[in-house]
Amino acid sequence: MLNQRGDLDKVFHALADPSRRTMVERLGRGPASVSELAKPLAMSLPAVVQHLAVLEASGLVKSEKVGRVRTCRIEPKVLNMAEQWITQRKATWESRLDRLGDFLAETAPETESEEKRTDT
Amino acid sequence: MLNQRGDLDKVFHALADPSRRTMVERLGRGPASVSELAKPLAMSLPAVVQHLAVLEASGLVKSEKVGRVRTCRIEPKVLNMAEQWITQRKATWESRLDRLGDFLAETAPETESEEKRTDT
DNA sequence: GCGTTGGTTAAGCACATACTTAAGTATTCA
DNA sequence: TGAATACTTAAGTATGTGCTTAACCAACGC
Repeated sequence: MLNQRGDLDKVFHALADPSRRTMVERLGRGPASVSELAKPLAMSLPAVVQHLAVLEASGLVKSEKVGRVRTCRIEPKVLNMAEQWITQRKATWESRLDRLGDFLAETAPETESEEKRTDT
Repeated sequence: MLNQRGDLDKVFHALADPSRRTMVERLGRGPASVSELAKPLAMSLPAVVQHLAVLEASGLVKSEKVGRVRTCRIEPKVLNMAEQWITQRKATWESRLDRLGDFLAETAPETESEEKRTDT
């Protein structure tokens, strides 16, 4: 099984850095070596390797070394997990607004724009 | 205009913490005061306020103080932005696999399983 | 007015991040 | 064999994060 909480922590944290997102974007277009990933980034190779480690720890990226080159590829399952969390948030939020709309339509069809419902 | 890069940094970073995700989940079900948000979290109020500050900085949450209670509500636009980034990654990745599949089908119809197709 | 409620500010601490440079280790190629 | 390539490891540093406690302030409620 997959530990939702900790996994989401790692995925969102991995995506919270622009260099790492650049790497993920690059890998979306196909596998790449470490130095290919490094090319567009204005930092040392070791720094890139550290970012890669974060991406691998999150499960977003897998890599394999053949000869002296390490080839990295994206792992979309984890990306789906993050997407699902967001989608679910949106779903509950939207259904709440729907229910609120229904409620307003039912009880007070003339009072249109009432949103300040700190109901509790 | 909205600065994609920095905004995404902030949103993903905001979502990378389980306490903050709990707060967002709660707010998805409707507006809440600071102490309501704090209730399920095993930490001091100031800590919660700091998390709230991160959420507000990301644009995910807005709040307004009336009397002595601050009421927080979710701001779904930013959530959409994060979702879109992920969706776009998935899209390019999938279209790449499609093109790869076409290529393999065209050039070498007998060599089937070249790219483990875990296609979700 | 005076205590209680709801939140805010400030300071401090432990630990994590995001880099750096320097020095390694394997491979590959001429 | 020996230089170049592609990382890898280690160590150091500056800055950021996630909490804490203590003290404070501004509404209510009576």
